[in-house]
Amino acid sequence: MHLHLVVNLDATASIAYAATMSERATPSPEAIKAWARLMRVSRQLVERAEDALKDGGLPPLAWYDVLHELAEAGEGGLRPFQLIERTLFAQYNISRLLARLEADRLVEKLRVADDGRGQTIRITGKGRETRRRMWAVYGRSIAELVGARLSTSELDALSRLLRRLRHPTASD
Amino acid sequence: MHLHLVVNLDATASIAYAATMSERATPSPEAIKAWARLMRVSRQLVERAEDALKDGGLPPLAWYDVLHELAEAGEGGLRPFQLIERTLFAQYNISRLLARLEADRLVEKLRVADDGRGQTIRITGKGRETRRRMWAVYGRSIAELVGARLSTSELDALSRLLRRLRHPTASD
DNA sequence: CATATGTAGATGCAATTGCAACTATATGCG
DNA sequence: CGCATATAGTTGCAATTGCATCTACATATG
Repeated sequence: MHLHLVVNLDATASIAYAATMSERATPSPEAIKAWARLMRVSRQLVERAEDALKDGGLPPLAWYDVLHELAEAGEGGLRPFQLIERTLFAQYNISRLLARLEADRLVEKLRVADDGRGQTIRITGKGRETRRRMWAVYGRSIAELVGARLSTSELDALSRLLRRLRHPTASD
Repeated sequence: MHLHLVVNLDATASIAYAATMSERATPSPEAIKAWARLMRVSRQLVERAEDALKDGGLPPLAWYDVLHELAEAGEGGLRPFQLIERTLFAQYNISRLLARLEADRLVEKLRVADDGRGQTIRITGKGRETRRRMWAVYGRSIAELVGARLSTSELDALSRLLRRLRHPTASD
């Protein structure tokens, strides 16, 4: 992954910070720093994980996300719109990603009885196998990049803080 | 922004976690959760910020990052490779982004005397103005999305945790 | 039933990204 | 100097993304 939208501190912002948060448009220096770190770190980590998969001759992270959801869903499969809710991919992105996954026989599309517009996506055996191989690499990346750098309680603290930044979606 | 590589918990990972971190490839449940949150939240936030810029008829975040670095650099400008170090963009991405910025007269390319291969990029007046207008929107996004959701000390705590996940680069 | 509106998903096209190769200048070294 | 290698930056081409639109089916309402 080589798209990096990295942000940096705005020099002027730290000069005069006085008013309370709710009344101002300019963020506090602390907010800017946290934002900048979040942007930079998340991109570095994604890139590292993507590189690891690439080095292993495996598909990109996006494929893992979809295969993971479908594996969890089991034989019943999921509707594309449910994948959109869970993964936050854009609609057209899911549409095309599923087409690629189907072309690789990692998923199959099934007509759904009670809604003529829809389809159900089900992971195949090959898809499960691919997901397993991806997890071997991806999981190692997570262990190295995050698990090895913070203690369990620090990881919990980080999760709690990030949770507060989350925006509600249909799935979580 | 509509590319979302969202990760989710691996169901099997939480079943039997016993060995110590250093010996295993499978990450702890806490590491997986922190990773998943980081991926999900960072993408949501980027998307929100990008949407805000789009709604304001402004260029994407990537432009801000480059304009910001160039504005900080002042009249001396920066070499493209310095921008790469600071922003973490891929080399070919910077090359083309600068071409677009130059086409919009937001930056100018200057031949550099002591290295015939290189060039120096300098922000123009129009570039500074565009950066200012972008910051009005972008800064508000940061204030709303991050500044308004965590206290100053929580923001500091978040920054410190994220710092530990950072990977060394030429610039930081 | 007929029309209007909403939802599920696909797709044409332009822009961007990623990869790999390429040009051009610089530097190290015999 | 002359060649090998490294660095700075660009570019052709394929793949992916984003936008806008489009088709098809579903649901609501008179």
